[in-house]
Amino acid sequence: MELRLYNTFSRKKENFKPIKDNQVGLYTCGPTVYDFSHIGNFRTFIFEDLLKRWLVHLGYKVNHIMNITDLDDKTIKKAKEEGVDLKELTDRYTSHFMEDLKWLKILPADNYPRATEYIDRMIDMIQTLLDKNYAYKENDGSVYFNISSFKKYGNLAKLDLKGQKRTKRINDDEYDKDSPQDFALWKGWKEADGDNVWKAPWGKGRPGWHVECSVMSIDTLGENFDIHCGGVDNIFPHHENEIAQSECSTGKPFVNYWLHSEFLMVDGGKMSKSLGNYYKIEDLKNMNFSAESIRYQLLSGHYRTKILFSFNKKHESDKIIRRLTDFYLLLYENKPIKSLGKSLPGTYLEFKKAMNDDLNTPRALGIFFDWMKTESKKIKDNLSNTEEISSAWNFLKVFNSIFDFIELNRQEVPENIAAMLEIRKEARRNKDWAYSDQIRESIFNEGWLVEDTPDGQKLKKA
RNA sequence: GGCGUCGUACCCAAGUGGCUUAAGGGGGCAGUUUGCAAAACUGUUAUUCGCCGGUUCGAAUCCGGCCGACGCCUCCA
Repeated sequence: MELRLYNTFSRKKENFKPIKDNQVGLYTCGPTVYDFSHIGNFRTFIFEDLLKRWLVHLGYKVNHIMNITDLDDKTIKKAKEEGVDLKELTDRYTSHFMEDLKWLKILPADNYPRATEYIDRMIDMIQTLLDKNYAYKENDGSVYFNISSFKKYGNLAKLDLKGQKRTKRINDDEYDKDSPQDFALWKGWKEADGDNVWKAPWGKGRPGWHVECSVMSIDTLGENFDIHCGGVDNIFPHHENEIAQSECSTGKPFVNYWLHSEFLMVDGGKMSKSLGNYYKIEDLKNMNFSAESIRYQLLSGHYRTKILFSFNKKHESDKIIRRLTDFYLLLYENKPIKSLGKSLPGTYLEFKKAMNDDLNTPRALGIFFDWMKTESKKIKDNLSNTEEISSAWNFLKVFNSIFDFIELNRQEVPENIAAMLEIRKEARRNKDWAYSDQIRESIFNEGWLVEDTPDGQKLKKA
């Protein structure tokens, strides 16, 4: 029952074997900080978070690196539009990004290298590629990678570039290159770059986007490391180019497992900034989404299938989160004996099997919910002994360490709501149902749900 | 034009040759409970897996054709 992961490179599920026993080097392509990230971007980050949490659960020590692209065409363009320094712009969106990660309960990476901090090393890599004749200079000071010099070019994306159609983008390419599909390692200075310029032996300019990730990943994880993740749109050209640069400069295989998550869709197609059909985290907060509810929506579909993000599913995810949290409280109230150790119910093995099968979250969730239903009933009917409750508690803890769906921090009840509850309690004692219902309505309008249980009133976030 | 993914109930979504006359969730309907609700619980909601044909003792699962959706082919998670 080993962990199997779908490797984009082989297009197959492969048994996962790290380079060093019990350690995993994980590189995940981070955001370009020229604007807020949208929920489509976060689908990928939540998938990567899930992968990391599962690896940790299996006992691996994970070294997780997520880069911050703070230097590229888009960041420069945006800073210029706003009339601010590049650093001011990228610092601003980096901090927004960090806040969003935290709000979504995505565990922090071990390191967030920024492109601007690695320019010397990028220059070194480009120089190496020039020395080895994998790259060439052009008159404007740019340096390009000659894709015909690397015969494995196209192996990741499974593209045969010779048979490709010349797309509009290639025809519109304004750079002077030997072959239109060669990509820039270094972009010679242009007026639009302003003072975002660095000096290299072959001329002034700035690094191309692809070389940034090659350098940062090699520098932080080594020339050959375990896992590199990103969205499917990064397969080509970004990751293809990374492989070319990295393997040609080091002479070693670059990454052992390439994992890519599919797109998040909205009606009409993929969510993207250029189409304008996207939601920022702030938009979702305004729609009253909780982080847990969003996590459920993004994880209840397998990471390699397209999922449709829709407000219509909010009810479904909200309800699941409530059921899970109720189950958590039920177990908590039944005082599991933690000292009984780490025993887990048999269902855990099925759950583990599903997760080990390329992180099959839909199946794993089905297994868990099925178990939760019967377990919950047993406890309510007092048919469960402390040992069983204890192992149920352990399983729930494991489950939550992977999915983080439970709302542990149910907010403090505001004073005015607490006061209304007291009045309602009195009204109920007097069997003044009309008044009682009226208060319930008022409390609901304040965003809280009152439930009358045998133990009295219970309050939940609506 | 090249490459690739997908099509399972009202919706989301597993299952990829027999354990399945198809998990799980949401919604609907009926019931238990409740002052009424809510929550919870019980029952019910696909003899069928886009369509057509083939292979097989046996197919949602394999093969072929067709239809449809989506993605990539140097902005993109």
